[in-house]
Amino acid sequence: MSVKVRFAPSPTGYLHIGSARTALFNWLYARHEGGKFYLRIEDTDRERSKDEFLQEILGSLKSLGLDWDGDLVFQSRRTDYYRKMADLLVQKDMAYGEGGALHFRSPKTGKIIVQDLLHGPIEFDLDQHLSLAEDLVIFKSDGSPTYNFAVVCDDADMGITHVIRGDDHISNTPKQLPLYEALGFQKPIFCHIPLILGEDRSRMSKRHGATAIREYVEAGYLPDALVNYLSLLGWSPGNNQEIISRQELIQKFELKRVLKTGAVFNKEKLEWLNGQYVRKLPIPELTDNLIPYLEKRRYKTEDRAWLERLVLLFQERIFTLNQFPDLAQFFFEENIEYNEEAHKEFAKDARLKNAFTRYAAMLESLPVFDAKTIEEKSRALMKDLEMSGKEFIHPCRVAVTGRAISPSFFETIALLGKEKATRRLRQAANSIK
RNA sequence: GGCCCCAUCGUCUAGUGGCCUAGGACGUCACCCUCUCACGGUGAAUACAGGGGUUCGACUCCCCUUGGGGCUACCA
Repeated sequence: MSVKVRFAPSPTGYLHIGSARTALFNWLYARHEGGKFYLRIEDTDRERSKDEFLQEILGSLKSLGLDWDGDLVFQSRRTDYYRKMADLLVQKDMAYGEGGALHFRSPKTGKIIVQDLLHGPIEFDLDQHLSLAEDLVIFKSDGSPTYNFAVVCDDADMGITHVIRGDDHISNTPKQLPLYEALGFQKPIFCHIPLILGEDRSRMSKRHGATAIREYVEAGYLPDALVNYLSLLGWSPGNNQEIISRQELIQKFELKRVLKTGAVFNKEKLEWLNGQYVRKLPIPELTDNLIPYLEKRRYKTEDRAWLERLVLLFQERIFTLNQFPDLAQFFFEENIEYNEEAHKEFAKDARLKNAFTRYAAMLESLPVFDAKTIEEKSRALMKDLEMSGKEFIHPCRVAVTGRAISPSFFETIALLGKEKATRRLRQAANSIK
């Protein structure tokens, strides 16, 4: 029998890191096994379910590249089916109505054993577990089914073979098991995977920082890097490999290798990993990815050849895409502001006033304006001025970029262009008293 | 409180009784490369929670303690 798994978000919020990882493990398992990955929308809470949340969840899933099979299943549209199942229970006197709600006659004594793929058998003793022995509400008084009831009905009806969900659902399972029995459904294989934790080891939530997948995508984390990182939270291929392509992930993913311990989400490592992916991207593709971030700042992007050269200059300096506009700001904006600390380097140096002036004139006279030529001529000028590389380059960098940090200086001058470079040098010269 | 789950460097992890004086990665620190930053390279520091067993031999198996987490809804 082929594998069928599902991811079942409730549209009461955005898709967060934890749910995304659950979705990913389901997806990886399905793709690895050549099975099906379904999406079921658990929108039985009419108050809190919102279409905007659904759209964001679907959007996030798509942006991660987690494609699903078949149509979406909406629990809100399946009330008739749940009703039918509930009636069945009432007929068998396994459920009864009370105050407008329907209760299931939960077993009162004995043990319920959850067979879990990762944890093995987990025993629940009803004699000790007071809340488990209470009759489970299966239909609310507003006419909608409760979570535990709908889940069982749907998983059975959809032919789900493996229920892969968060550890926080372990305690729901003994409530659901008797329902399978009562309805004569075949039980799926349960696999409870560990939660993703914040720095303080409590379940990851908003107070731990950004938790929405959308926020990471918008910040310029690459989908493949995100997927790669998430896959390493609670799972590993076992050979110390950290950078794993999507195809390899599908090939190597095994449910049995999933760990039982909660994993702390570490943004630094995600950033590093994203940097690795940025570095591997072909320049044209990286450029395409970067353009939206530039457009957001209204920076000019039409000179493709120039832009690609610029991107190449920054490829090894950015970890996330949104860092690019800030780092490359002085290439796009006409006027620069001096970084205060960096400006002190030349603010009162008369020798530099002369150096800047002569440098501007020299650059202006260059017939060819490429990095190689610029470097040759610049070094000659340094010699003439009796200045060392550092003495000359550092102040010039500040004069031309406003900052103490930039990509390779001569490349920077070349890409900045003759006009911007000379104008800024003269401006700097003039600012020196 | 009750029930349940979990336990290797700060973090993610390798490890399924001897290969472990515990390996990799992020981060940290030092050095190299160097026009700054970054990349890259080299190296260092840092972990089997504690106590009992089992065994010729435990990071690996069992028990207890401790610690952390989750669940305890007519939310999902």
